[in-house]
Amino acid sequence: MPDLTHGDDAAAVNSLRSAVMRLSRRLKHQRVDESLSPTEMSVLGTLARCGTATPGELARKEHVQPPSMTRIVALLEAKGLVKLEPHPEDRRQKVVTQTERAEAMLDESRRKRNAWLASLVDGLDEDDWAKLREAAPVLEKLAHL
Amino acid sequence: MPDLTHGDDAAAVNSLRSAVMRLSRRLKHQRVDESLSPTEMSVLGTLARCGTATPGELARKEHVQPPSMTRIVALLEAKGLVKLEPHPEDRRQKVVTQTERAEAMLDESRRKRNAWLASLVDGLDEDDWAKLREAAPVLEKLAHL
DNA sequence: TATTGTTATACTCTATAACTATA
DNA sequence: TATAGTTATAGAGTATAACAATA
Repeated sequence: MPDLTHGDDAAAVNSLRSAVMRLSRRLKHQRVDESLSPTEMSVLGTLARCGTATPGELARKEHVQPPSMTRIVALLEAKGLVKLEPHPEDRRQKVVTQTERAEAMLDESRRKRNAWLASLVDGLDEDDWAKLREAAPVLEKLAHL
Repeated sequence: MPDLTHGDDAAAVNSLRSAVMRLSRRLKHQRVDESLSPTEMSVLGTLARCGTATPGELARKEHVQPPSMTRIVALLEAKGLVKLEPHPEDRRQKVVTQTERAEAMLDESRRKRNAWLASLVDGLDEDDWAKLREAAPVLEKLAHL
């Protein structure tokens, strides 16, 4: 509940937007796993949390159109990171599950990713890092809203 | 200075990455000014802060390759939002400045942008919003580091 | 010889529209 | 008739490589 008639809140919103866009570009560029796009990565993360999902659910969760998710899931399947099975109740749908290989890869790339973010974040003092940690779940909430 | 051997910090880093990527996708999609890409927007913001810059400086600040910035600056110039002048000391370089029209447009689209973000952020309570406000400058620092 | 910016080209990601199969 | 997913196609944005002009 920001008060956008208040200048500081408007400034914060601006700052947020600009920072998120730039950071996302750097994250995308500093891609830890060369063969995986940010969205593919995000899909694997979602599957790790939710366990299983249909392509349609994934598209909605990642805020991507269904045809894009079709492609992403196909790429992940080709890399052996997910498997597709028929839906038990509705033969139109499919069920996407992550493979053990995906889990191993997530562990591996988490290590690399943390190394990169750590080097970036080393320029922050403890206060700033604490603020980021507080805000992370809120940003996630925002991304899901 | 996160301690990445500490599980919570690693989780926070992950959460941050995922949220930033998703939010950026939504911001990109909810583009307030139809005719301006997020990076064009960001360049105008940079110029608004720095006053003036060469294409090379802008490329470095936006973490984009020089040829991409050439294209972006050309698009902005075609829209009458920046002007390019010869560099006074080095004839290889150019100086990019924003026009008055750009300033007016930034004001206009800030209003629209805030309206969208406000609607998104309305689902947050005051605590969460406070956390975001604290974190915004840190995220900016991170994006610049 | 190094640097700034540009041109030409290709790639990645995503979207829209049209289609198939199932409900 | 509506919904889940796919196929075909197009567009936006960025990158790399090769080049021009200037330092």
